[in-house]
Amino acid sequence: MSKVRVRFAPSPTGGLHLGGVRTVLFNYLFAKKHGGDFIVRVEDTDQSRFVEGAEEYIFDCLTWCGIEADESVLKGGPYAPYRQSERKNLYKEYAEKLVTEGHAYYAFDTPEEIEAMREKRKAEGSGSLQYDAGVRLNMNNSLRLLPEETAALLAAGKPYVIRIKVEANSTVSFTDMIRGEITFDTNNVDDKVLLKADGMPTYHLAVVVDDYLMKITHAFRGEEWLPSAPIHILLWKHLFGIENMVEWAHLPLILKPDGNGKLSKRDGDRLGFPVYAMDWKDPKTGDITKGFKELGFLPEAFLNMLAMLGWNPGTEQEVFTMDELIEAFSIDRVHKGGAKFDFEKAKWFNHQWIQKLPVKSYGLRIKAILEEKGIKIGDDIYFEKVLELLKERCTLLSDFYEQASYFFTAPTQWDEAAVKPKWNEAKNDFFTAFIEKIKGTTEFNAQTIEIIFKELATEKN
RNA sequence: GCCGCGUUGGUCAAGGGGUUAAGACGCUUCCCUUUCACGGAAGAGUCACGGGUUCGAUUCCCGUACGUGGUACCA
Repeated sequence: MSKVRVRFAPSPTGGLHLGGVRTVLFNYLFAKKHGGDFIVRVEDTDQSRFVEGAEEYIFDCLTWCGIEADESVLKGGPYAPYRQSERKNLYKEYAEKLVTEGHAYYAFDTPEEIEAMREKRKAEGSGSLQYDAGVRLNMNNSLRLLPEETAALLAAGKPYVIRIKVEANSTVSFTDMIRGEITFDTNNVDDKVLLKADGMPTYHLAVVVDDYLMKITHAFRGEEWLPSAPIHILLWKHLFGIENMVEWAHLPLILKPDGNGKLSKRDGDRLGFPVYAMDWKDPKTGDITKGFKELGFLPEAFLNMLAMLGWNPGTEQEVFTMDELIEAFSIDRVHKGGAKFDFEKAKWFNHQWIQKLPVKSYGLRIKAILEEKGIKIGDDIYFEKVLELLKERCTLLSDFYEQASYFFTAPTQWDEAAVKPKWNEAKNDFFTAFIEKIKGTTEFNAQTIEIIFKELATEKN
């Protein structure tokens, strides 16, 4: 069997969604589990939806998550370029090959004509409004036109698309790694556009061509792709041979916690939790959408939480390091049904990870949070001691601010002659005693801390 | 509308023809604690419905309901 190669193929259209990160994670776990390669390919074939900075942002998110691609736009690799816009010419060749072999055709219909066709089908009471075998011979395409008519239109520069020709009254089957055998009736599959009028491929053509060319062996994607899977399978069959096709795995969706539907950015805004991995600033509106990172999540916790959404190891273990995840992961334990996202559980994972990791692994981030609020950290040893003491009561990194601020601000605020000298002269000893005294029992608010400070100062004098 | 996929507590879920149907989050109560968190203990809460198959169905089959996705020159 050839080396496992998987790919994550985002479109640079905005923030990186929870579901996207989980797709990355499952790809990555599968690849690493099998000693394979993880590739990141940028699918920027829709120029109208291109968003400045989105591609860079996606890579930043992966870096934060600690997931490194073996081949990517940034890293390069033997199958470069990894950005589809830079591979444009390639797709056209394959599309034309399909036309030559009778599996696709040129279509010159205007959007209005297609709309009219749909209206007509609707009026006729047809259950389907598709551009398919039922109507294609009435449309303005190379199947209906005489060859010389088509040639003339092409020569005249008339805009066209290339559509796949899906045979009627047939079936397409494949085995999904998660769902098993799935069969589609081709009468329900339409003649999807493969090559757009601007010469760019659609997703359908581009994935198949690139997965083949980049020697991808297993393709993970969201369940929303399941209905178009027959198109991809037909394309594999016509272009590269069904025996060379990737193995498909359609991942369950992540749904909103309340009501119904797929989790979206708006739900996060509405319900007060993040949906993106990191803060995303829309370059057009300037709006910032909060991310898990900035909210105070540890990447370990974020990934751990995502891994348990739609997958489980079959044991009672819930807290996993990346290595443990790689070890335990198996595709047949991935759920078929979608899972509602639960922010409370996500926070629980973060709490677990704050306890599990040594404070120095995330101390810098807390330092940044405190300093942003105007608290200067002078003494790193004392700082770590305080964090160690407080960590068990923190769920988000930002909670450290509320918990710790008094430890760094109080003495200067009180301006107590009895306290200040101690603070300045023997800080560490003083705080060792202090920490000993308050261990496990005290709420760290200004008042209680002040009382104990005074007690200690008095005792020592 | 049409097509696909799915359905174990409020949520994530294990399990699977005969079980007291795991565990976690959340919730309630209690303990710890001068208060809050943390921690500990206990508790409430579930196999969508209707037909089969079977000695027996939450588990298998068929329907229904519900959910969800697709139905774009978006991915």
